[in-house]
Amino acid sequence: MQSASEFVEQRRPAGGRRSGKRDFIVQVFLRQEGHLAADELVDLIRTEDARISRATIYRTLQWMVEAGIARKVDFGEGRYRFEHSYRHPRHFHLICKTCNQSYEFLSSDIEALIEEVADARHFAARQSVLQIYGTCESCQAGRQPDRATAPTESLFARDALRIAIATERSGLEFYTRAAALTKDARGRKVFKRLAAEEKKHLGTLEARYRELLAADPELESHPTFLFFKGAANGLFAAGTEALRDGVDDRQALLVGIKCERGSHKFFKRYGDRFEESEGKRIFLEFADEEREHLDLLIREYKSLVERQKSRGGTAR
Amino acid sequence: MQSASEFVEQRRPAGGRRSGKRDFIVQVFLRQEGHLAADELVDLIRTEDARISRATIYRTLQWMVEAGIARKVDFGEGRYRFEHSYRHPRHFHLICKTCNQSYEFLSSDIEALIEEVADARHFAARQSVLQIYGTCESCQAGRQPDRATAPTESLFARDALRIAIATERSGLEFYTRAAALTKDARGRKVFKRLAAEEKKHLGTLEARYRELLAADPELESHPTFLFFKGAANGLFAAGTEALRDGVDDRQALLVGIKCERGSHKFFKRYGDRFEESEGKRIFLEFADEEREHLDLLIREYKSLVERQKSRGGTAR
DNA sequence: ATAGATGCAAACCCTTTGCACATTA
DNA sequence: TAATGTGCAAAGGGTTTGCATCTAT
Repeated sequence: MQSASEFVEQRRPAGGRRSGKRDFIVQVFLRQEGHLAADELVDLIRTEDARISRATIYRTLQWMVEAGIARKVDFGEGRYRFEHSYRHPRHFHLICKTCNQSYEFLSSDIEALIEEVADARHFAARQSVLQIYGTCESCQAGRQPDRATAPTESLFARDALRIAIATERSGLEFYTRAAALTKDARGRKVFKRLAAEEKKHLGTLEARYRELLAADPELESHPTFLFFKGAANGLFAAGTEALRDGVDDRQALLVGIKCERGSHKFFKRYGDRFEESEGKRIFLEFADEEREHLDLLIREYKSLVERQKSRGGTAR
Repeated sequence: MQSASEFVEQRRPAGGRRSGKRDFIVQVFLRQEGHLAADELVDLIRTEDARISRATIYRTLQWMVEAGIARKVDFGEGRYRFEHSYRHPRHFHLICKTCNQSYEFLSSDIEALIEEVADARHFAARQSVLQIYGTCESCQAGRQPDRATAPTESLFARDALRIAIATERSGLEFYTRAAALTKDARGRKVFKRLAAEEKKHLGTLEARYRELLAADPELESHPTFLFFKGAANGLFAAGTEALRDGVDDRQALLVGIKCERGSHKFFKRYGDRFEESEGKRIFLEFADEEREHLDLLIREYKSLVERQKSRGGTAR
């Protein structure tokens, strides 16, 4: 697991020279969780000890942004805020206009739609900003604002695991039913095999989830950070519904393909976004497994279509 | 159809008093299409004729924002821009970092997801900002940037009609097939009736679309402004697929219900967002028609479930 | 020795404000 | 005439910059 200073060293641009003050500013900045305004960082530095000029702090913030250590964000307050990117992937914001607190989230579904829109317009998207302004739960209730919880790596992993588990569960149900209802021997075998694999994955995932909770029992109480309806709530479920009155093998394979493709994409996307870490490995590992299923299903689909064709004409 | 000055009069706050300079600024501002920075408006006013102080222009911009005539937008440039809301509903932005042009779009799908996230966090959302930064098509090709086309009311209507037509087409296909395959006499009748209605709507919609194009032949060449996958690409299509191997009446009704609900919501949402206009009426009219279908389907579904129950136990 | 980092204060940009004056209901 | 709107110039905030001074390589 990468440390904060490794993270910085990795991004330190060539040709610059080291400076104690800059290092100190960076270090203080990386210790913070929220979205700091430049001024707040100045104050922090002042309380920590050092006499560092405002200009240097501004210059260092700029330096961090260029190096990819920090991101400049704009909540429409008339000044910029900065958040570091150490174990902290890009995300969207819910911004409470009452307490000025900001809450972070990610939605794979929204990101996918953003991609679609950009593609439709032939626009090369590099970065998206989504901010939802309104009133947070605590402020609506008149309570003290919750202390903002930055999405730590384990929170990120928690949500990914939840999604993975939901996906596997609904995949398992789908393949099990499909296997039971398929008449074709070969198709049945494929579905059985997939059901078995989903079951195995599910076990692994659940074990990891328990581990994660054991390491931090507070973890369950945080609100959802990572949203993904994709395979679990969507296609597998719809597919399973469709199975109630008998199944067409071709259809069932198609449903499987769609779902596996969706979840592969999901895990790949977030795996890639992670900093080097245990979590990243979990994501990519599952992305690979989904890809194997996907390939299997596609092979099987092609073979089925072939066989139907050779059996002559309108096998559908 | 409401004129620009009616639009302003409607929103003029009580208790204020009229002023020629303010009226002039507002008028110039409303003639613009893009996103003006305060400074650009100052220049515009200067070239138009008048000697109006910078302060007054700032004050008038603020006045317009408070009155709901203008919206303040922030593209992270370190200054605000302003766009008027006359026949110009809220929207999202694609912002080209190369030519600094911004392109507008709306996605009902994204808005729905934003709502879901906010609900999940018990966050009372009032306003959402979505900005996609990157490089626009022209800049990628090294061409001159396209002149930005503000989504006029007719562009908005064009896309709404396209979506409506796609929805009706896929609804028509679905209900036609469903009617052909349904064994139950009563169910068949319902599906036939719905198919007939969809066909009728489809005719109306297509006529309106032709009218719109006749009024402005350029209209077809503009890129999509309003995105909605909803019913057309999603549920009806999936439903129709599912029908290939025979149909369960209950299922078919459910698919219909989902789709009609989705498109009702879509038309309602954008109908409400429109300024008072012909377009608004089209939207709301169709929202109502979808709602009638929805009600019909729900009644039918309930009756079917009743009948199945009384026929005893596991009718599924 | 020299490119790069820092400090200080001034400059900058965009926006808001205080106050005297002009206007409108 | 009393409440609003306008102009001017100054102040405000957040941020950047010029320039002399340090300091790492």
